Amino acid sequence: MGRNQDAGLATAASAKSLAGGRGGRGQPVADEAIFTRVHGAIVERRLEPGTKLGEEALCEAFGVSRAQIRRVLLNLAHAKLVELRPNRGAYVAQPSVREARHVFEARRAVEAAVVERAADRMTEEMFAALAAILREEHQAQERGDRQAAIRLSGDFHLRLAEIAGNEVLSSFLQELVSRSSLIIATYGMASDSECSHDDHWTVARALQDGDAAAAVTHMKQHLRFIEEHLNFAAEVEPPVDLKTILGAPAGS
Amino acid sequence: MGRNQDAGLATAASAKSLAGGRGGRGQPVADEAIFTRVHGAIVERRLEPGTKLGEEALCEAFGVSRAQIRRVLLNLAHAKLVELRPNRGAYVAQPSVREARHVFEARRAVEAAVVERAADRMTEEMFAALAAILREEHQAQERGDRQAAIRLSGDFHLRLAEIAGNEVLSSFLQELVSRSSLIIATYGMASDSECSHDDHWTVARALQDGDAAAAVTHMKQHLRFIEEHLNFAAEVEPPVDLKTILGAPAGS
DNA sequence: CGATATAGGATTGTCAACAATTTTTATCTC
DNA sequence: GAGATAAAAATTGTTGACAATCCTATATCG
Repeated sequence: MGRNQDAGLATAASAKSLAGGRGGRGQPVADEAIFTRVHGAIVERRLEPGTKLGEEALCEAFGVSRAQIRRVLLNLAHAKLVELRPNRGAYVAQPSVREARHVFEARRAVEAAVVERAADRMTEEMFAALAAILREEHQAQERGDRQAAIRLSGDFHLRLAEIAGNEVLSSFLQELVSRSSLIIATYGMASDSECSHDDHWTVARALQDGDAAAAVTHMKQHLRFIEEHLNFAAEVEPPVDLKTILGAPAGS
Repeated sequence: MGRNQDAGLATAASAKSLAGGRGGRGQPVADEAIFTRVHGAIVERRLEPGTKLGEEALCEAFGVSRAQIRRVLLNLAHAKLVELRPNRGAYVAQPSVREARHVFEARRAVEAAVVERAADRMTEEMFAALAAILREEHQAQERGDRQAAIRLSGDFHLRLAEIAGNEVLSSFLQELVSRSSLIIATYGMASDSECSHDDHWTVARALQDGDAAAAVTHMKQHLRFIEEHLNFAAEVEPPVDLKTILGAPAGS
């Protein structure tokens, strides 16, 4: 298998990237646990877009049956983090430019609503929890821990949705935040979450002041800023399979 | 269980409700086709909330294997139209009051964004297509075809999302519209889509005039009107299983 | 009579072998 | 050597049997 060059993309998933600290061979784990691990690995970018997720490999990594892995892959596909190509396996999704734009536009809509409601419901304790996340995020950035920084940046947004108290919006945002991470992995941004840290504080402060309008504005600006700093020139169009296309003329 | 009274809830799914006109026994159909059929049956309220969807029954209805049915049920659960209770089967979901409120709040957020964008992109042809849907909806209501009226009312909202041109918002709205139908099935509204018909025209006209602000306002009013006319007093709380709860004390 | 325990039947969950497809490797021709 | 052809290996998709769980009906006891 595998030109072993490893130019940095689309290599096969190694068990180590997924199964976590303890070597694979553990007792059977629940679907949810496996989902969370793979989800985490993708969102924290230990698995690059395009990476093949072979069923056998995943079975060994987690020590479970193929049926279970298959279910998890179906769920990941539903979360738009994995693309299932019939008869040829599961791959970490490679969002298109179009998809990326739609995700960020949707985020502006969803997070505007979230922030508006969060402004009303914010209490001292909630703000303290938010601030704690932001401090942790800052520390992670300082010490160069990219994975933690990504996770905490996402946590900030998701916590706002939690404060807003709407589970539907929360679940939408969960999907959008995860997909955003994949988008940023695909379309660059050198120091992605770094630039956003101050924005986060701006939003948080507006919320503390109960200034919903300002919070909404800052959130929208924040999201637009990220989108505008993506490098969409680098779209890796799926190299259309000429053999398949030309092999079946329109007639038959 | 099985009080055969059939007060109108939670009866078992009959094959006829699902397999459509032709008697079940057809050639193997794709997952998507089965999904669409069950989805349609739920949204058009031929399957009441709480109805059990037995695997064997579905297999016979569609003439496919259990594995395939299981996959479809997983997808329906993901769409929040079906609830999977471990070891005891799949049931048409019974949204809680809380869930219902969240769905409508999310709709206001998503559809406000949709309408705003749709106002910019609306062309003559698009408006004509919208108007056609509304006329069909009106006719369906006139002739008392509730199922068609439900479908067309949903189509109006989904078509707006299509016009807005954002696939992410479209998929969110698709979920929300379907869930709304289930919510209305659960919490009443005598003539649900009837009252909304005029609202639809009001929104459409504002969009034709390119008046985004008015369209947003009318859409939000429309959605709030529906929510406020639901009968939340009738919540059928899941009768908590005392045996299970008390049978396992915190210790063991 | 009501409640609890038990056995039987039905339903869901899981696994391993089999079939179908794709990818790789090897071979042959120009 | 480039390209095409065909066998071999590897991977995905499906099926059917088995195990585990739950529901119902019957029997037993207070």
